[in-house]
Amino acid sequence: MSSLVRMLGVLDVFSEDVPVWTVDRLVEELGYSRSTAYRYVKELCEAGLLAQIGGGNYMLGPRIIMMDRQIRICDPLLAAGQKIMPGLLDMCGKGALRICCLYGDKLILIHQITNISGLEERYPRGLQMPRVLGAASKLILAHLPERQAIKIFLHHQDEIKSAGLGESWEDFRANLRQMRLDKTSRAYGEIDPDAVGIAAPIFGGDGPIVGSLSLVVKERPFSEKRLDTLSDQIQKGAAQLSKIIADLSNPYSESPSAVAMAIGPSHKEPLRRR
Amino acid sequence: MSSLVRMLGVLDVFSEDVPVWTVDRLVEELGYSRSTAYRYVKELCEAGLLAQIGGGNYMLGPRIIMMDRQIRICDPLLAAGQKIMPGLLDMCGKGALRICCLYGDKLILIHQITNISGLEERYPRGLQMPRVLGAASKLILAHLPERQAIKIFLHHQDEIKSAGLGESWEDFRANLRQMRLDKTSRAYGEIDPDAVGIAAPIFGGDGPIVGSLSLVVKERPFSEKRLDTLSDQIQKGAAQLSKIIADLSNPYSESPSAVAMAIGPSHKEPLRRR
DNA sequence: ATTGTCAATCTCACATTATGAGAATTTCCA
DNA sequence: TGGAAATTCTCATAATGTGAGATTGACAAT
Repeated sequence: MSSLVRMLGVLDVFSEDVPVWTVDRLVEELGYSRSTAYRYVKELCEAGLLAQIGGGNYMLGPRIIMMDRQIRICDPLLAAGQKIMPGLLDMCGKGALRICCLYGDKLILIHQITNISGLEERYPRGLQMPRVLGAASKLILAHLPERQAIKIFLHHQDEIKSAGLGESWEDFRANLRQMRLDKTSRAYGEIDPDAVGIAAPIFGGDGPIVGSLSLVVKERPFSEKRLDTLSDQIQKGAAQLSKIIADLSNPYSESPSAVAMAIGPSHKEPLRRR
Repeated sequence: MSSLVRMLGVLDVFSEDVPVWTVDRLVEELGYSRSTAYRYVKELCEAGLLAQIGGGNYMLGPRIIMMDRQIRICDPLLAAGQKIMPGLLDMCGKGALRICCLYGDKLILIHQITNISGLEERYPRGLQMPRVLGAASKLILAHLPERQAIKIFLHHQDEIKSAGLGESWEDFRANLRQMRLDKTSRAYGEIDPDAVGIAAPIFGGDGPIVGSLSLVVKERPFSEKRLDTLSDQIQKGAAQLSKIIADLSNPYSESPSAVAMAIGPSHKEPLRRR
């Protein structure tokens, strides 16, 4: 293992459950020597990724908060979402409206608004979403290039089966195809037991899916008619978002960074040979 | 320069102005060989600190958003702030209410609420505040242990002079002392030209300052009487916050992490010998 | 299919640099 | 003014990061 990986491994142990570490406990956990652990911590502190609190205690540092700000400021999808989501939610009744975004191979909740108290805290920005469970996840799966879908199928075969997404690759593939045709996906209580999820795809300026807009409905009844109406609204909202970020990446846009950002997370897997 | 520092240097070039980089431009900017740049980028991607977008473009990655979430969830000061700030702002009229927090040697805006449109976007969570300008900054300066105050005086001497905080160390020291006695600080248009800032200190469970609560007033008139009333309210609010996080770190609290977090950012500088 | 281009990884000899035990230093608190 | 805890320093040794160039893979155009 390279020393670079070893150093970044330090960041991994800072979790929600154990957000504060002393160097001694790091040594215990990671098996590094005390010298090395101190060296890593010192360099991570200098980079701002860690910060010292109290005597000998360390936590995640200010650079992380600053970099998240940068990501937020530069994200055209977030900006577009903040513009159109409040109006959309009003039309949908009690629930929550979310944007999830693909970053490399991770699906991250990047924005949520809700009119149900307590939901904001349980699903805040930054939450990693499952890859095969829930309306947003399934929908994104459906719009992935085939190569990536295969990879995920092989990796999450069991979860895919228990989610009823298909027993075989052909099964699975057909289900994905159906979702593409439907333009939206639905999930009945897959994440939140007493809620229904509806999701629609958001595309980058040049075609590939970059994320999804999804609605979580908690207000009964879940009649087919009502869900169809909502699906339609979500789909229109997602199309609006796609259009906004596509316009940013058109040749008339002046900001090269906005262009690149609007293209969105890659649909391309890094090469990997063995 | 160690290779660890060299690798983390990659993160430094991802700025608000240039949030997207290709490996080739990284090579140009940083002077690394192409092999090395690719190796760094690959490892940073595996750690989630970078993510690939489009072909050959990279931006800051999902781990940063996830780690910011962790920081938010674990931060008792943020939680306390979200509880008491809305009510406090209602009593203060038009303006904005902020919590700034010391992380190591950086002063970061960690939460803001406002009833003026457009202010939220200009001053979002994650913004790094100046060390000597504005009510919050000056106030925190005033409550720093003397060693750190000296260090900052030596480092920011010019800014301190032009901010009218003192021509000499004795001058400066006396001004800080006065702010400590006042319990609050004020700034007239130091950051925002047509606003007045009022700040009060937030202390950790065991004494040292961890941050500040500050109010930005944009509604005239700025009469002495009104400002005195507001100062009093801010000071009470800050005291409330100090109490909440002190209670978390008392011996009856069960969560050791909450304890450590509540102690807050260190008042201690890392050792540095030359 | 075929070719050209770009992105990313691989190979390998070489030299730089990370490592860890223990000593030395600094800081903090009583 | 001690004494304990936290942190940095020293240095010989071994490990590993480095970079030029070749290679591979992906993709688009013809």
